[in-house]
Amino acid sequence: MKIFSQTIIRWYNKNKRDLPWRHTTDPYKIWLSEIILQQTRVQQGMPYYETFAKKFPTVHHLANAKEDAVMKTWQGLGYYSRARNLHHTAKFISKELKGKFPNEYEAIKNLKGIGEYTAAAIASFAFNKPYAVVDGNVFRVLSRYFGIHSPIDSTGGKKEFTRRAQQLLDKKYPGVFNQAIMEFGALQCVPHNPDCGKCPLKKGCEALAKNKIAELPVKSQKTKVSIRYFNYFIIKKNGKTLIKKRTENDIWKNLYDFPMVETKREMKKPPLNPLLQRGLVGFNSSPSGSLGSTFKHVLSHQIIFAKFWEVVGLNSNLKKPIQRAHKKIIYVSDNQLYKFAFPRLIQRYFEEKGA
DNA sequence: AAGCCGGGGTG
DNA sequence: CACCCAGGCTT
Repeated sequence: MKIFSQTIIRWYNKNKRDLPWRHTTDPYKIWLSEIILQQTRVQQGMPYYETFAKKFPTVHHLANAKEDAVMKTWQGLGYYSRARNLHHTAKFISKELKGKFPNEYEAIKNLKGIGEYTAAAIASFAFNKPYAVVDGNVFRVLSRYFGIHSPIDSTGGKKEFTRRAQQLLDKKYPGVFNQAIMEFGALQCVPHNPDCGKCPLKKGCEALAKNKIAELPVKSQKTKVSIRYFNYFIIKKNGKTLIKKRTENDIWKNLYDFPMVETKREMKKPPLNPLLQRGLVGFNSSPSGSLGSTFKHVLSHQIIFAKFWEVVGLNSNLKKPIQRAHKKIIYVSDNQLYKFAFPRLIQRYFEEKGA
């Protein structure tokens, strides 16, 4: 299928965007950009790439940073395991590999946070090795052009698309071809109402001929959304606020929020008893909480109804054993809060409070 | 193989 | 509102 590859590359040379990571062959910078761009639009990831590249110009800078600092820089981008794995792999490359980025596909793919797509991207962009990328753009372009109805979220479907992409790959210029097919999917063969009239591949496009552009690609499973109710407690003492690191395996791992009680239903009054039973802070006379703010926070797979209760009447001394056991519960001065990484929901609370 | 993990843009 | 985005890890 030489026509396909040539047409894609010709289109790319004429229509490509000027993106910062296309000006380098430094595998560190390419890796950085690819992790940031996983499940993330170019426009959303761009400012984060610029910040990371400036703040951590080499893998050693990133490796020597505190994880909290990496998380803070990642704050707001989502899928925070990417940031944790990024930091883990930076330390591995810096210390175990003495800063030398692996240049073989298998070695690249064995790094934490790097799967088939990212390994192929780095191998082809940084080392010009012939591995075809298969991302959301490639699924869409190939499914339409070749009329492939295999579900893209099935194991068999993924293998089929990977095989097709690998066949089409221009083995002399794998990096350019990979960039080209993704850019084509992002700008021309877009998910909704593509302008097929000006498509350079309209002649051989199976989906266009059979009027199936809108049904392709096929996805089999629908994401089911769960509803959760978070009751946050704002506990202050001497101008400091109690915050807590989320270390459990749940959303926002290793980010910070407030002491919290999750309930099955919406609460009209603050569920203070579970908080006190937890023994986080001492019990004074008659603690009470008044409703500060409420938010509906929407994630792709969860809808969180959050209430922020401002608590008074607690003896807000941290109990010693808890304080020692995990330093994840801490009092922080209001003017130091900006140093911690918070999920967007908590940021929204701060914004409403005018902080 | 299925479930989990964010936040924002778009029609 | 539903769907998608330069996906990967865990179970």
